[in-house]
This record gives sequence, structure tokens and C-alpha cells, in this order.
Amino acid sequence: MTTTTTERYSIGDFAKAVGLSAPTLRYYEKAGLIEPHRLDNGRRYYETADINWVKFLLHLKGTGMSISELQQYVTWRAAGDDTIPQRLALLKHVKADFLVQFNEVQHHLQILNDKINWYEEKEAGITQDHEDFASYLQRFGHHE
Amino acid sequence: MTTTTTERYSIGDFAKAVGLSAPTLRYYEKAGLIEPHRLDNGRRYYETADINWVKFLLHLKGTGMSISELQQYVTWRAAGDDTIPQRLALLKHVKADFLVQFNEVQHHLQILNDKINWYEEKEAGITQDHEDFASYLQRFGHHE
DNA sequence: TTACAACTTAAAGTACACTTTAAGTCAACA
DNA sequence: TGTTGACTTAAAGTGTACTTTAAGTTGTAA
Repeated sequence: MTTTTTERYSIGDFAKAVGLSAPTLRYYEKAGLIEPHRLDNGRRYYETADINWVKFLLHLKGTGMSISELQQYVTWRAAGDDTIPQRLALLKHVKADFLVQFNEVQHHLQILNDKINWYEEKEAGITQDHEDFASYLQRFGHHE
Repeated sequence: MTTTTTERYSIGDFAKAVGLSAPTLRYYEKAGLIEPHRLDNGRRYYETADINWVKFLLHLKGTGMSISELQQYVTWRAAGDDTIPQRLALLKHVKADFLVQFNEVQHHLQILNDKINWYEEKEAGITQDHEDFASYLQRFGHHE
């Protein structure tokens, strides 16, 4: 940190604080997702509130929102409280998509687990006489 | 389907059966993930067993495996039962990575849910007097 | 004061997983 | 028999999200 009292982060320190690279922060800024302040010499600085914002952005991103969806969100956010219905609708849409993916991915995990167990039983000689994976799945009521 | 008795799928029919495009099937074939048969005229055909294989590939892919990891898996598979330990280790590694991601993604969902609720309470005038999202999260013991 | 790390910009490059295009072959139906 | 749709190939193009490069500026420490 450059100073201790005034909560100002250089791009390098801020990058460490939020777990992104400095180029990525510049990239997000160019995309309109972050708006750092500037010193007189032109250098960026960030404040504590910006950490919360970036972390929130990363949570949204982690639920599957693309950069352009985040741009839309940010645009509405900048327009003030009148756009809360739009933002809410966007987030609900993101959530719905997320839940679909989430269920799919849980099924993928089930099959992965089944395959791991199948290999382990095969290695141990437990699985009956070269039973294939498809039959093995059916024994558990797992499909596809 | 071209015929009903002999379980042979043209690339177009097979694409429909597994939910991929014909170009993607050719792409996967070039990557070594699928090996269709050929008619005398050079055209590909696929059989029922190939459907199971592709669906399994897509499950692995859905757990986060990249094309190159799938290539490694397929190479070991082609080498026979001696490589079961390697395949098992790979799948366990994939599973471990998956579980890390899975936990992260659940946290992202929690924050998304919290934000949706925060907006809804704000719209309804429930959230106390412009309480910000950070404070709101803390009321539930949710962080970051 | 000189060296060095960290910053600035715009633009080009990368990785991944496809998708599209171009040019041609082939099979079935009107 | 001719036209249409599905197939064949290799190669180029696309979208997303960064990452790297190049060329230059600035602040701090020896």
C-alpha cells in the first residue's frame, strides 16, 4: 500500500486485493465495469468501496453473466433507482439460467462419480464379470 | 434414419441423436475423440454404441474437462486396461477440481440470491432506510 | 543522479471451442 | 435426367475473455 491512512490503492495493490491482474482491471475499465479515480499525474487509484464492487461483479460473473450482461447491469445501475425493475429482471433471468446449468452439472458429476466407482470396482474385481458401464449405470437407476 | 434394422446413423442423424452439429462431430473426430465407421463411398456412419460414447464424453466435458484432457483419456482408453489407474487418477483429479468450482459457484449463487432479495425488499420499502448491500449481507452472515 | 519498478496507452496476440466457407461428390426422387 | 439435399475435405473465420507487447512516463531509493 502506498499510504495507510487514505484508503487509496494503486492498480497493482488493488489487483492483489481483488485477485485480478492489472491488465484485467484496465480491460474491465475499458468495458465500463469499473471507474477508478485518477491522481494529478494520470495514474489510477481505487478505494475500499471499489473492492466491494469488483467482488460483487466477480460473483455475478461467477453465476454465468457475460461481460456484456454486466455492462447492461452497470448501465442500468448508473441510471439510478428507476432501473431497479430492469436490474431485478436481469438478475432473475441470470438465476434461472444458472439453476438450469446447475442441475445439468450435478448430473454430469453423478456420471463422473459412477465412472470412478465403476473403475474402482473393476480394479478390485468387484464389478461382475466385465459388466459394461451402461449396465452398471442402470443398476443405480442412472441414465444417459 | 436411413434404415430401421441395421442401427446405422448418417452424420446428420447421429448429430440429432446426440445433440451436436455435424461439424462439431467432425471436429471431435479430428481431435481423436470419436472414430466413426465408413461406407464404401467414404461417408461416415455411426452405431448405437457410439451414442453412448458421445453422451459419456459430453458428461465428462460438462464436469470441466477440456478437449485435450478428453484426448488424454481417449488415448489411455485405447491403450487398454493397463491404463485404468491413469484414467482413474485423471477422473479423480477432474472431480476434485469440479468440487472446488462447485463450492465457489454455490457461493456466487448465494450472493446473487441475496442481491435479488435486497432489490425486492428495496422495491417494497422493507429494507431499512437505504441500507446498503454490504450491510444487508452481514445481517445474514454472508460475506465478500 | 541514476537505476529500477510501477505506471501509462493502443494495438496485437492467445486460447479455447467451435462455426463457416468453398469447392466438390454422391444418392434419391420427380 | 436433372435438381436437390446431404455428404466430403481443408482452411479460414468467430466470439469470449483476457494477455502480451511496445514505447514511453513517473516516483522512489541508493
